[in-house]
Amino acid sequence: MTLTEENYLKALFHLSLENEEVSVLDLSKSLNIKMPTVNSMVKKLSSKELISYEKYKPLTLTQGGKRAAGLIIRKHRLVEMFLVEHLGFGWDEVHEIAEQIEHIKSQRFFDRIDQLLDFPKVDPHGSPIPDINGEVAIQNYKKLEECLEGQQATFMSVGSSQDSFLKLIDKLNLKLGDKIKVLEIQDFDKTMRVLVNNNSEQTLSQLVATNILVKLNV
Amino acid sequence: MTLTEENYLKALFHLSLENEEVSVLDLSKSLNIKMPTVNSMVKKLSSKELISYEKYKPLTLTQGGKRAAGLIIRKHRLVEMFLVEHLGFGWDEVHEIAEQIEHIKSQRFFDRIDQLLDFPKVDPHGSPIPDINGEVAIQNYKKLEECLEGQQATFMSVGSSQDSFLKLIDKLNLKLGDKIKVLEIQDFDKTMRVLVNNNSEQTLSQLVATNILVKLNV
DNA sequence: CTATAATGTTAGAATAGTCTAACAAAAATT
DNA sequence: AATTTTTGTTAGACTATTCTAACATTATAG
Repeated sequence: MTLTEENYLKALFHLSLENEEVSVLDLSKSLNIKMPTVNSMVKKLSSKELISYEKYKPLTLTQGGKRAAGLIIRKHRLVEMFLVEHLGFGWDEVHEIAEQIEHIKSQRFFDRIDQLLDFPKVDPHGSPIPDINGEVAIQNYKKLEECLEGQQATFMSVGSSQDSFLKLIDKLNLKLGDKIKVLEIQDFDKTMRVLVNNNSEQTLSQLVATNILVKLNV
Repeated sequence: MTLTEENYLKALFHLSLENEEVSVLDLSKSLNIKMPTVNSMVKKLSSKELISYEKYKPLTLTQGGKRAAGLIIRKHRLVEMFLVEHLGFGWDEVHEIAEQIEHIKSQRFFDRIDQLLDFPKVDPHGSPIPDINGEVAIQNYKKLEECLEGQQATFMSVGSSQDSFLKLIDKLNLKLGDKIKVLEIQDFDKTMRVLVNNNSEQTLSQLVATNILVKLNV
């Protein structure tokens, strides 16, 4: 499989998680590649039985396509974890590099870093690392946005890996695993005042709160 | 610069070190790419002023081409060192992986592994790692083959990175840095009997002795 | 010093991945 | 329901890298 094909599968995989149906246009936007190009590539991947394609119908991955995509994402996330844990990169710097290293052809390479990391289950952003068969564990975290005043939750994952968002989270001194207690929600703009680790108080915009994924503490 | 262009420059660089003059045919063989293809690629690289090209004349790298090639080789050797030192790969396994990772676009990535390795000067095969300007230190090691009976030398580098050669060296229990004393040279086939680290005795064929690069001990 | 062999070059075609322009179908709007 | 907008498709062209076939030059060997 070529690097290009891998990128199409990965993009379709991600879009399928986010949306009910994925169109050629969605894929086109996500890859930043014009629709006719995507159209022909989709046909090609369909002929390889990685994508199910019917004219004018939404796109779906076949069983094999899902597995292939899962395995690429597995590599991507293992590499991200490795870059953070062993090379000292910040979680906002690793995406681009992992995007390139994920295509390396060497099973042993990825096995070694998996082992060195002691078989991690999540990447630096809290996203699940697919298993050796490309299967992704489903995480049903809540958006902090949906929490009510007085509730306490644990910061488990981020909903965006945009550089600017991650840098902001860093600046707010928030880290995965932190305890977040909702002190107050502004009625007007849904801005949240929260207490982090029973310690520092922060104010979060609704957009930020939407991208902070948490597990409610009982 | 594309991955393909990088590979042409790297190959020409290596060939230029081995031979006085490098022909299109040499490059073609080394890259396993047919002559007409090499011919046109050479013209392209010439137009980018990375290779000096004149019809029917030997190929040479320009100053810029040398630098570019040196920097790629730097990345390759840093990665090889990293794979051996931090990921526990054998020196016979790292070439192929490094061949891929060397093309990653991220200065920071290579800077980090350089730093983590404490700025190594040689790779796992004893080959020099070019500096940050792509300059390679010249190593004038002697072939063990050229040593005389009774002389003692230190194993500094290998003349071949072929898998089968490296595996053989492993099997003979030889490692870079070992002291090798020439006990006897067979007149007939130049086979050498040597003493390693004043300890184990080994017999080396001439071909093996040619690919063991040493520094004579005074 | 010619004939042959080796090496180098040109021309033209193939594939992968991309694009634009034009047309077609489906969805949304009035 | 008709019209417009959005989305999808087809056709054809372009670039990068590769190839084969044919031809040209240089080197080698009588």
